[in-house]
Amino acid sequence: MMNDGSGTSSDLGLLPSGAAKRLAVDQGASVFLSEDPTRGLFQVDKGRIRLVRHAADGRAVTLHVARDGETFAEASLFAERYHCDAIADLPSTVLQFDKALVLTHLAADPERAAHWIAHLSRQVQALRGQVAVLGLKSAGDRLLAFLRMQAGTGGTAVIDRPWKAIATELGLTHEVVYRTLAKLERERLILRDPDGRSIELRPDRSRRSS
Amino acid sequence: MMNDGSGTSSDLGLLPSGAAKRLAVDQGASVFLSEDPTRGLFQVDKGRIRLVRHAADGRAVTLHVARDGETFAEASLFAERYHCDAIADLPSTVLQFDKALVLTHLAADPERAAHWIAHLSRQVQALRGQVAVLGLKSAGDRLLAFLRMQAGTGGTAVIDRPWKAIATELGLTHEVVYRTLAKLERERLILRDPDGRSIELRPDRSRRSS
DNA sequence: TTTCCCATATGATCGAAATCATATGTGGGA
DNA sequence: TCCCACATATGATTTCGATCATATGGGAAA
Repeated sequence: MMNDGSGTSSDLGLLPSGAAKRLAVDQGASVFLSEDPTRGLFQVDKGRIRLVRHAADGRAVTLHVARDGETFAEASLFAERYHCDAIADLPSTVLQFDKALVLTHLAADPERAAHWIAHLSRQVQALRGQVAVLGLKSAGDRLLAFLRMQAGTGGTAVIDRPWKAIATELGLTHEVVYRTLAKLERERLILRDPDGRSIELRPDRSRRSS
Repeated sequence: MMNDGSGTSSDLGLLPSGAAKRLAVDQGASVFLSEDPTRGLFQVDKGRIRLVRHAADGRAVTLHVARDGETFAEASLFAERYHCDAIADLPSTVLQFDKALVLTHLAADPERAAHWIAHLSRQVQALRGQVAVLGLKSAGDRLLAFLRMQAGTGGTAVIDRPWKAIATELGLTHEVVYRTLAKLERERLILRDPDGRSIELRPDRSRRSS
């Protein structure tokens, strides 16, 4: 297995261990470009890969930003050519899963296919959740929806990354997030642990959501 | 096949034709509830199904709203129990794809599995695009990004549904969409066909996107 | 034909989030 | 040890989208 321990990728089970090729990509360099024949799909090991489409009016549209552990270009398995550029925002390493090899293994190994279907299903679920949160208009609603999702069935949301990153995911600025957290706490809707890494949701009487 | 022609669903190829069960769901009634043993996944034939999770603080969070032709609860194939409620916003009919049957057919038929993987991959792609658009802060940027996606490689975006629906997808009110369209046209960034169903993107000099 | 609903469209006002500024604490690296 | 970078935090001001109001035209239904 080529993985030397420096990466963060989780095993997708898409191919036999070690069959993925590891590529280093300089900042600003491309993993693939639009119209290139599809070579396969990828997983970010470390770094950040931006998927960009060039529109007819000359402007670029970002379709996705893939971070550590995320897969991208999954649909290329079923296309002849890529339909966007994949550019490294940072110096990155990516794992390449060869298209023909993957298709062969998926066809031959139903369990592998099932794992991949499960992986994609979870992606769809998570993305729909994010879209739902972004559909809420007020910062308070978005933050509460996010915290409720984090908390799951329990009453406590654990915060595992900087609020700045969460602010971006919620489509808000970090200033608004800090302010809104303070406001929600003043209103007794949440209770922040002193360490700031866990938040208790308190039953509300009055507000409505979604 | 039970489909009597009244529905709008496209064939998913998940099961042999006719193996899906058609269910009628009254407005406000549930297709399934949280903690129910998973029976399978679903496709909206006609109507609108809302996926809702109940948080610990007693509030409800909408995870997704599935419309005509869309699938939902895909991940239930790999779970013992549902993790949210599926409630009909409108009187609806849905197709139920039995879990055990689907898993059997996916395992036995690699081509079927490949089709399903392709379907999920396209979903992921589309949702990531929507998230990227919702990540833009200004109405103008969102609208232009949307139009560029519609246009693809060509210079003309075809509008196939009411602007009100598009406004919702973009996380904007329809008023802002109409105003922004007018502004973009005044600025010569777009050119609306008189019939209002197609929009030409004009090369810009000055603005940057994404 | 007449009516009604809805998409399209635009104006006025308000409020919430973005922006710009600034401060503190903390952890890591030189 | 001393910085420096960054997360956290809050204040002041501005801007832009939400909201409410109103108008018109077209298509479906009565």
